[in-house]
Amino acid sequence: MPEEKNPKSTRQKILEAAISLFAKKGYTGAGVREIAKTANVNISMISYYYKGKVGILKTIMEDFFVHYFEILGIVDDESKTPEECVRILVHNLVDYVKENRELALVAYNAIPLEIEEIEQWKNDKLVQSMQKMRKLVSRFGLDPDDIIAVGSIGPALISIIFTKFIRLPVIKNLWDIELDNALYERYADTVATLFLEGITGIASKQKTD
Amino acid sequence: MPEEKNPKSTRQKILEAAISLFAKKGYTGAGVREIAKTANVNISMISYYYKGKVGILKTIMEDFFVHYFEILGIVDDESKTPEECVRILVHNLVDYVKENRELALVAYNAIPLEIEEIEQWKNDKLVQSMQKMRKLVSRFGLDPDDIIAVGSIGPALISIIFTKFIRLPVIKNLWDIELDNALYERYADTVATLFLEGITGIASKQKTD
Amino acid sequence: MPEEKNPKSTRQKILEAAISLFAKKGYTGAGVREIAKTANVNISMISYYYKGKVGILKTIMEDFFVHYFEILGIVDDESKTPEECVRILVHNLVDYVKENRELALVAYNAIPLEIEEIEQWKNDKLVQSMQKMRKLVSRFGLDPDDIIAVGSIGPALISIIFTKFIRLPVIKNLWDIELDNALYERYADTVATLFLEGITGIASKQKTD
Amino acid sequence: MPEEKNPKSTRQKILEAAISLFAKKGYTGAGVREIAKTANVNISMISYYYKGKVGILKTIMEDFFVHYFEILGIVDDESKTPEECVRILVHNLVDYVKENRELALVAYNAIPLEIEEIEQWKNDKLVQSMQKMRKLVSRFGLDPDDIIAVGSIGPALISIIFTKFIRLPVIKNLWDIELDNALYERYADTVATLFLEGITGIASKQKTD
DNA sequence: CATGAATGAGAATTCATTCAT
DNA sequence: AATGAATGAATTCTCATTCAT
Repeated sequence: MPEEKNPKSTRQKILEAAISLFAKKGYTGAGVREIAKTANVNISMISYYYKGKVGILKTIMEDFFVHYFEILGIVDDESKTPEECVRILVHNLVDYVKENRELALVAYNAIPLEIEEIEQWKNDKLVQSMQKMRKLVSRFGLDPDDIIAVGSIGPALISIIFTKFIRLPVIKNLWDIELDNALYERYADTVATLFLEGITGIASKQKTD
Repeated sequence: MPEEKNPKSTRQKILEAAISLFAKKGYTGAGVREIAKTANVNISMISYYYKGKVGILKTIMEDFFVHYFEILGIVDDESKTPEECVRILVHNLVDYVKENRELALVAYNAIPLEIEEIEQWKNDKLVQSMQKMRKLVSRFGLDPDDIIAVGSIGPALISIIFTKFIRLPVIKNLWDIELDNALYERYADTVATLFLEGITGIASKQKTD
Repeated sequence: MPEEKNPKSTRQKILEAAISLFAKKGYTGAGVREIAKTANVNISMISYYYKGKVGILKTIMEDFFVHYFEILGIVDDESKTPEECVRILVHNLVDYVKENRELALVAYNAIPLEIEEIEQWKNDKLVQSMQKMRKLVSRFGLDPDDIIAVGSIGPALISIIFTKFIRLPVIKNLWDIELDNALYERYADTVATLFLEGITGIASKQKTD
Repeated sequence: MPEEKNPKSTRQKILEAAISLFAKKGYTGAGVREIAKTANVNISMISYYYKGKVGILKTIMEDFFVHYFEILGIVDDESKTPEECVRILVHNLVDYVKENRELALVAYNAIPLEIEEIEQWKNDKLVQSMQKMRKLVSRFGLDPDDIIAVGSIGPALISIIFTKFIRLPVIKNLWDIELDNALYERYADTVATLFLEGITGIASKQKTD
């Protein structure tokens, strides 16, 4: 992990501090002064580098969506079976969120928030995301205009993965364990299985209706 | 709901305004002044009735958890098959969240937030919740000490349902439809099926390992 | 101690709570809500009985000054020697403050406060007090127009006694003892001696100048 | 006092305004808005420089206690007779309070107040002070474990001086005079004499008991 | 690039008082 | 007499941002 090449740049220190604090307290709950202090950086630097607090959030969300859509791209890979797509999708998503837990949570949790400056942009991303999901479920033979199936199953997959990481502190607290890579592997497998069996069941049921 | 006669009580007006605003902007994002104004109530009344902003959130979350655990209680009903339990659980949960969408979202979204005053209380609730989930999955023949299965599948079910409602505005925006009761019924069925097929698949896989 | 004859009157409960809280936190530092709560009384009763917060303070100060001037009256008793006057004065004052510690402190400490409603009245009382003191020291042969002597020695006597009681908590804390009547007797004697020896010394010095 | 160049610093302006207002209205009686306005300074600067209202009080009291203990240090000077010590002590204290009347009064009057944030610190200072006083009276041959003597005489000396300055406005009002340095000199002499004659009297009485 | 002071609006809470019942 | 709800101003403190250096 090339975490520290040179003395970490001010810009980067701000971003990391903000991610951590946003994750803990929510976007509105964390203040710029606190961020600056945590980052050990002068408070004005936030405006300087990010043009204000929303600028940081925007940066975080852009970063997130870039990777998110990269991972979602597998859906369009016609050379793979739908099952393969799902397994790869889940594994890559778990990998990404595992490595970028706080950033991902900040972005994911900020989604339902009403923040004027990024509202339109955010909605565009959500529409794109939903379209990918639509495509995914349709590859399982589900009717892409079935809003129940498409609007539920897609988001369900995503939410399962994210909720897991949102609840991580609670789970760790309950079982007092540290999750290693092998466990994450098994977790991704479990989720993929849950989803694949589930979607198959739904598809067969849909046909009988 | 015999909560209100007709000149709606100040206490109630505050609560409703707060739920609505918290749902839109998050707990930290909505201010007491705004709440008081929306409720058409003097700002001091918030402290008077709820001892401060957190007091409202606490009230909301208490209300939520009371109903949530009531619904989760079905898990302990040994006279029903696990499949029946899940179907009832999902239907009741969908019903509840449908009728109390904003309240449920506020409570659900506040869960990962670090809010000192209710941190301990909140953790207790989460532990209780997790234990119910453990019981549920164990009734499907899954090992209750398998943290991957228990810690993932249970929360998954819950998160699927809530995310659906969190994303409702987006979905409505995309498809431009109004969900009626029949659709909610189908939605609950779909989720239950997804989950039941999924868990069965996982259980059978666990045995082969 | 006839502390509770009938259920103590609301009026009285308010007064006692206020005295205690004013003593600890100062007049502005203690709030009416706190007073009402401590007195276990409805908050409106404060306005009802005392026409507001200042009303309580005024009552306290009036009570204090009535007793204070009663005790100071000994100064005018020509049938007693100045020494006797001082010893009686000190004893009576110590007795009074001992039995009404908090009330006396509230009145004494509230003196430099700027509270419009009672400013003039308070000043009148202080002038009266000063004049008594002037008379007292003049009976020891001191020049009553010597503002240094009169303006210093008189207040000194009073301040010695009050400061003692103001510092009581600190002293108790330091020595961890409970003061009984015998100790208060000795204390009064000590102060009287200090003062008498002191004033005699000053008088003889004044003459040599 | 090389504290200020010429465009008086914001920090300093706040402090001076606060001292003046605290002196007039008491700590709780003066508000931060009023202080900021008086200092002609933005209200946020109070938190910025002093971390809140108590921060100002703490600064004031720290300043006070530093000088106070400096002056009290004379007590430990074994090269001087106890009488000399008292005379120097009184003179220096009078000088200090004369030059820093409001600051000294604020600190002195805040001593009996219950202010959570500085309670422990304050108590430490009072214990130190009492120990100095103990040493002082013991040098006059008084038993340092005699709580009446130590706990009364020491504080008495201090209270005499401070009360004088607290009452200054009243005295000026009564006699309509301005006190010059010569008068302050005489005042210090008078207090020292009062105290020395008094303590001698007590000491000789203590022996006969 | 970085600093620290400064701004002014806004945060939540508490204030003493009043009113209808 | 007593209650509890309500008021509106005032409380302290924090907010994100800006600016001159």
